[in-house]
Amino acid sequence: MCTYAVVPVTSNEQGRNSSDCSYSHNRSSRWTPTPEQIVHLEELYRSGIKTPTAQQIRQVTARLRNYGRVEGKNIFYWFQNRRARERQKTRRELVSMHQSDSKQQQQQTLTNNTISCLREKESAGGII
Amino acid sequence: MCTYAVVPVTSNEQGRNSSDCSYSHNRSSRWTPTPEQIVHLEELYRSGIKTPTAQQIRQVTARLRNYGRVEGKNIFYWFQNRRARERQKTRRELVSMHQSDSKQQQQQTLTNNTISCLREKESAGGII
DNA sequence: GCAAATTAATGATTTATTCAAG
DNA sequence: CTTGAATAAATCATTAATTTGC
Repeated sequence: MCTYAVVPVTSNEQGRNSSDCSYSHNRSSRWTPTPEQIVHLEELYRSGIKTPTAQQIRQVTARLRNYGRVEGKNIFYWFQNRRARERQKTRRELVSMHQSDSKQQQQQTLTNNTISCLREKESAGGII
Repeated sequence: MCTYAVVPVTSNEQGRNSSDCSYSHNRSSRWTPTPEQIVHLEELYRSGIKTPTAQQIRQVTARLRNYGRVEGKNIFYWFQNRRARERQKTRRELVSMHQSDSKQQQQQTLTNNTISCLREKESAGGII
């Protein structure tokens, strides 16, 4: 879709001696996780870490640095995208038809009176 | 004031063939919303209806009946539970926020501010 | 086999929400 | 009513897969 010429929009990669980026060339503008890093992250995610805390992010970052270059924000973004795309996938499965309807919403101002009134009404008449 | 007429459950529920409008088996004692109904309700919620009025409940109920069996009290309870779930989620977020105090460090559960802090820190460190 | 062209994945940003503290 | 804190949804942009013509 995004048909672009490969444009070097890179911001600050010019003068630096690209020394020891173990996995990918550090001229790339974005982090590309190594297979080991991905495996590690997936395992953490599957084992229950969905939204890591700051401390967890630091730990994971330190751990994954053994496999290649990585920073805290990469980990944060990874988990964020992981959650989002899992939800997306789950949701795509159940959305099928979508019928436009009049979403006329009036003044909201729900009052507790209304709620309690409703509940009384419901419970009064609503015993199935 | 709050004259909410309980949606008449009588006519097309009992008179009709029960397998006609069945999503899950009607023998279940409680309502199980269909995916379409959930999508519809979520959209209403997201578009601003958090605590529907009696009239809104009637409208929504009538609308959702196209997708399966549903009653007014189901809609009312759904919105009530939806709000409660949202609050629960926010509370969990607050808890996880408090378990790491070092917000002065780089990564927190990064907000936009924190991200920009990270970016500054990075470029500062990147240029030797 | 091999690159150029195209498509699919996915990292990174921006925008719109939420609840509740002030 | 306004604002703080923190996303999650939506979107943008770049990299990897793959398709295609030679």
